[in-house]
Amino acid sequence: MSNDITVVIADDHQMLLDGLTQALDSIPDIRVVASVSDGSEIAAAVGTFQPDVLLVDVEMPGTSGLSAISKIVDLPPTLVVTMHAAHEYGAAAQEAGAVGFLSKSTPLPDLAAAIRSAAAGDNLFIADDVAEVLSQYRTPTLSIAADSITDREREVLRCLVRGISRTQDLAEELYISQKTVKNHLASIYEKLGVNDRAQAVVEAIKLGLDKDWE
Amino acid sequence: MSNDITVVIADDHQMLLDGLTQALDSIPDIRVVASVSDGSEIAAAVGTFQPDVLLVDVEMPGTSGLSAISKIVDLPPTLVVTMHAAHEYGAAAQEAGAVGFLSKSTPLPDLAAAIRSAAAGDNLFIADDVAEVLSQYRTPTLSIAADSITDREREVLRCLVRGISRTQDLAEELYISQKTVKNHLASIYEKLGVNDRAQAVVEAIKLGLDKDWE
DNA sequence: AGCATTTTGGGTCGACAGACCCATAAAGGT
DNA sequence: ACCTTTATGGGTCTGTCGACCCAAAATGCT
Repeated sequence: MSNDITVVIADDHQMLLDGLTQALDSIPDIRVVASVSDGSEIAAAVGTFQPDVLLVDVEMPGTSGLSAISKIVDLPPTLVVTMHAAHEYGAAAQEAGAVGFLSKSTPLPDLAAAIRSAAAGDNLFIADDVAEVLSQYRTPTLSIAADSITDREREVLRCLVRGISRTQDLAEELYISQKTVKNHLASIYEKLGVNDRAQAVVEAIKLGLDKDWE
Repeated sequence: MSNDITVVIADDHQMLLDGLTQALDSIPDIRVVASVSDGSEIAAAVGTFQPDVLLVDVEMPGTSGLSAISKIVDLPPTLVVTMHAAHEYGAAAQEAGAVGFLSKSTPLPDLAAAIRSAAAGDNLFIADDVAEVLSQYRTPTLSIAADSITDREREVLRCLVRGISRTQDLAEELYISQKTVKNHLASIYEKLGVNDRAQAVVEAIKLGLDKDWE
């Protein structure tokens, strides 16, 4: 049936990818035409399949889901999905070109409804959710600027997320002086818009900077 | 068909729950008899349905998935699933009574295979995975002791994970003195086996202590 | 050859965190 | 009535962190 809504799904968790594909395919008017598990494949899948709707997980290995979609030309209506509490990156998602933003705790019927809305050209941000989105307790400067993080800075972040937090331990782990660790941390703080290691951990996990980038 | 392998799934993310239910049900010899989204419902579902296999997410609101299953009497063969890099809590999962441990990045066929093995009475820990499990870079003392975290301590943790890291900000957020914040943090450090806020954030997220527990 | 970026390193200093000692009041269970 | 746990506070002190100033080498690109 050519009237189906075609969808491309991107998520690095194979279970969710398979499961969601199956679940959405079981809905009569929705058809999943491609599912990719790596941020770098999104653009190609969108180009090839020209889906009506794109469904993307924010937390992706490599380039974050957000920066990936922000680079796609002729981006189809896009829904961004997150593991963590909703509205964490509402603003960032919108900025990147998404038309909607959902938590993974959203029930399947609601997801289907969101997909239909997106396919119909609705912007879910300026619909019912607008109040909640605007009530964001903070709209960080962060967002897409996160891939200006250098390799070495990324390594520091990954150590942090592994629980190595003391300057001395980080220095030993990375074979550099404590001073250099502090310098990298200072750069990270500036780029992520945070003030200390604890906040850096939060942002790193939110942006998927802790994942192996293969 | 009464020869099907019956499965109960527990996961707080509705999408994954629905998706996985659908996906597993599409496999001929596997039947999902119940899916619950709250840790407290696991025991009831297991008692009622007596499934051949239990599939549990570690990161669950309320009591963690691990402590929930460790309390179930007549625990069926149980597979523990995690969002984060595999083998993070391998040991803890085993300790809690699980027979296997999978990342959510596991492909669906592999998951199905694991379910069949578990139903057949295999212990996946002492099978092929043993080398990897033993190569854990650290086997933390933490694990199940995490639900000794009190309500107020949990609130402190949730603030931390929201990016509120300074003592003063935490005090204002929680309407208590800075000293009390420090006291709560000290208790948290002891219970989680960590030394500072950054490590506490890491553990909190790993153990799902940042989620709303409704 | 020249410029930008990244990675490495130095120092100083104020502010803060975390470890240690402690106390009091409220709540819950026996 | 007693004890335990929890939540709330105090103080002190050492160590560390983060902000600010800086510079040298390596890398990469044009």
